[in-house]
Amino acid sequence: MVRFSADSSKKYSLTESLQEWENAVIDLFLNASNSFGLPRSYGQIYGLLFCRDQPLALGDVMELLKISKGSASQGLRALRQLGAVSLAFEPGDRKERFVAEIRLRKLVGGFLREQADPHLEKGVARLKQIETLLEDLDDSDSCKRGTRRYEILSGWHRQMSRLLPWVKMIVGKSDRLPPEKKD
Amino acid sequence: MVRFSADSSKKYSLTESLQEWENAVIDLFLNASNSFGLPRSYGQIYGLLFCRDQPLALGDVMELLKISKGSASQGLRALRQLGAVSLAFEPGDRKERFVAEIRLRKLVGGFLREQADPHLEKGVARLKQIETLLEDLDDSDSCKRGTRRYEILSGWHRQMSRLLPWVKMIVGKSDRLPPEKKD
DNA sequence: CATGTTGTTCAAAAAAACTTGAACAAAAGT
DNA sequence: ACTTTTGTTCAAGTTTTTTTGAACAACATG
Repeated sequence: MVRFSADSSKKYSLTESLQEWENAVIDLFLNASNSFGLPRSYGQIYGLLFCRDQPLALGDVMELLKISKGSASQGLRALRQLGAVSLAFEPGDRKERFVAEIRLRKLVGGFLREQADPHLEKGVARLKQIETLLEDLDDSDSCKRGTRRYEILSGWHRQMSRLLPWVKMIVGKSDRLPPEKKD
Repeated sequence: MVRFSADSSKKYSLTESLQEWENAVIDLFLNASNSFGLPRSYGQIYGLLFCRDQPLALGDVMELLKISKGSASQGLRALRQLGAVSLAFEPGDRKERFVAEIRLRKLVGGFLREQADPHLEKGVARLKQIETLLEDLDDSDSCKRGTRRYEILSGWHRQMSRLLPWVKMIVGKSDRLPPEKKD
């Protein structure tokens, strides 16, 4: 049976419903999410947790956002993997509860680590493959052209590799809202 | 009728077929493309042009990549819009011919201008909307929480705005292409 | 102005991505 | 050992995005 009052000794109705501003924030993240190439639902889930002070459980996420168990479960897993959401241990509670990471530096760092870094590594492999194909080639015209392209791509790869640390660093600066003045 | 030899006074069979290494490069861009959130075909088209020294016309792109007229046309338009591809004027030729932009700085700049900047502008509007929703609110608990979130989001927005110029700048550094050409 | 060539548009088809929900697993309470 | 609660998995269904191709517009040429 459902036993609301019995076990909710500390948390009363986190699961009421959403404020208007919360919906707007969730919608903001929904949009941001798929313009980062992530599923809409990830954005919604992150947005919801971002709005809340108290950790929410999978069931709360399902109910408040009206999404399925599967989406909620997968979304929370992926967000945790990205470092955008983490577990909040609450002793004496069987449910896992989640909170949003709100430090931009961490969010960006996680995103780069999970999305950008793997692509750069794949890039190395692909470049090697191209190099190999060029070696099996004597034809001077095509080979020269190919070699030039290979060099350009290598240069790009190098530059992108150098860029990422800077991004992390620049975003990391002043994660606290500093007494910054005009722009 | 088809008049190959008649009008191809200078370009004979650009439309032969693809080298193995060219396929590998095209495939590389295909993958990169949709991990940037762009359609696969854009990547293929860019990749093909990237491989070639001579400008290609829409028909060449269609034949070499075996994609439809529609895809080729739309892809080329979008890539031009992004600054990743440009028209090569060849006097005395009715066909439009295209070449790939290979300066990383330009590519990144175009991408940021067309993709990132619009999102940041939308962000401003969304933040304003949230601010408005919060103003219509007296409830001290929810209002305080919302205001806190609004401030965090504003801070993020400011930081992202500051990041973009740096990215352009860092990628611009040493866009060295070995023995390419002057620019 | 009829014809051939080049390029655009857009509705419909195909493909890819995302979500759902029911079956399953794990672990706690009875 | 059985039941309940919580969470995961994944095949099937849904939605969104991308591609196709045929109809159309533009324009040079004879």
